[in-house]
Amino acid sequence: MPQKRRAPVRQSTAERIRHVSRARREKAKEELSRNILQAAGALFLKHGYEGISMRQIAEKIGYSATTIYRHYENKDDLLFAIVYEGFVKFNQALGKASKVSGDPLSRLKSVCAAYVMFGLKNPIYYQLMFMQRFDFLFEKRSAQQAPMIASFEVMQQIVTEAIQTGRLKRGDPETTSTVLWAVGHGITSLAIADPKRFSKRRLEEIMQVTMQMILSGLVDARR
Amino acid sequence: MPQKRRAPVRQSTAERIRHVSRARREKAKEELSRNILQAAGALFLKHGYEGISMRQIAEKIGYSATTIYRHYENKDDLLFAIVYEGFVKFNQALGKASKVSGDPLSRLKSVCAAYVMFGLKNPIYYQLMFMQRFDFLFEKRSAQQAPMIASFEVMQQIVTEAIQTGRLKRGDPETTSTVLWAVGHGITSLAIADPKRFSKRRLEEIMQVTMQMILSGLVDARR
DNA sequence: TACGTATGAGAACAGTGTTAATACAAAATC
DNA sequence: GATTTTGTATTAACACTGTTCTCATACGTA
Repeated sequence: MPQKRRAPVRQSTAERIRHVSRARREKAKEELSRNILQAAGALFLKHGYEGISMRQIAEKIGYSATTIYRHYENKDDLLFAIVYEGFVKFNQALGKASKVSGDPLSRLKSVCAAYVMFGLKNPIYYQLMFMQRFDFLFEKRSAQQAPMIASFEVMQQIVTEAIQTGRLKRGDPETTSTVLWAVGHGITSLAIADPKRFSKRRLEEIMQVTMQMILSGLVDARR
Repeated sequence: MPQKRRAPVRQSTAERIRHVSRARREKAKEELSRNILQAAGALFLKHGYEGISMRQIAEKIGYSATTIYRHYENKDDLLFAIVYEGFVKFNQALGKASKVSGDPLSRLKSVCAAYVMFGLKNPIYYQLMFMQRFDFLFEKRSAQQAPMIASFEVMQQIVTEAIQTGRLKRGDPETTSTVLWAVGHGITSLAIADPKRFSKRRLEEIMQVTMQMILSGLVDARR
């Protein structure tokens, strides 16, 4: 089968200009996309999704509202992009925490702590991701895999190891992971919902009791 | 000290009419209030808060939208009234579950199960109450005490008993209650967020593992 | 030069929560 | 019984919202 076009060693100046120009325009477009995303993110995270209008976002970056629609299908799509960024950060945080040295059990602790920490440091991200718009959790858009899966798999992997090495009781890793996930989510969302009641000191107490519960339960076996 | 006005044995007919008429009108007003609340509740619970407009609510009961404002200050106030109803039902469910016979531990189990059950049977109530509009959780309006407190106190009371009778490890009842509350909330909200993954069968598995974790922990102590 | 295309803006649409002005009936007062 | 006051519901309007249509302008291409 003959090659249709040999790799040209030289391009005409016209070709080069066309190529460069095209690249420049694409770059500009991407930059504007990022600008929109950044402005929208800052505003959403400060005033909430419903509290910000497309016109306000546009004004912040000096464009008309309609321009946003050339980059994002609609307001929901814009939010999804922001939430997706949140998931990337979340995944990074959990991934980093899972790489701590030690046995599976201490790595599990590290991941759980990282989970809660992320929520407390990025409460509005967390709200959008896990509380208000959890419909994004399992949604696939444009060939991106459901964003939450990755983080959950980090957890599940460690749990599997912990079971295999005998540090955790025998059982279905997925079920155990889900339970741990639920505990982390419960504490985090409660702490976000009622920050007054969850001072730093208080939260540490709760985390400690939770860890104790996970490890050896709450029942006093001596009686 | 002389009484300013002696109890009149007889009222004039005019007085009686005035009184009855006033009562009738008040009753009618209350009835309309309830009608609005019911219509709004049904619509919110079906289409979500943002998905329903004041005009749609009004249309459902055959009134103009502005009439609603004579009964509720604004849309948010209307939602609060509905969420408050939700809390009343929630409190009833937990209260009933706490009255089951048995030692504090089995009553604790009963309350936790009732918590999750309520969320699964009334997912949109639960979302409005604990996930989307948790700002209502601790809000006081018009001399009503913060609605969530009551339910939490049911839980805390049982935990206190369980600690006192030695069924639970020694510790601060409030902290322990908070942890248990967080676990219940975590499971419930995850199940609501991803009902596909939480079939009835799956949920039972998770509940069982959770109970085991609460009771005797997840760590295998034999190694 | 002319042509097609990508990028932006303005006007407009249907709808939102909410308020002001207004009609009307019932109750209270004379 | 006539008149004033009060309570209720409606219509019109305001300032917004997300979104689409139409149009202008600049740019790469021929």
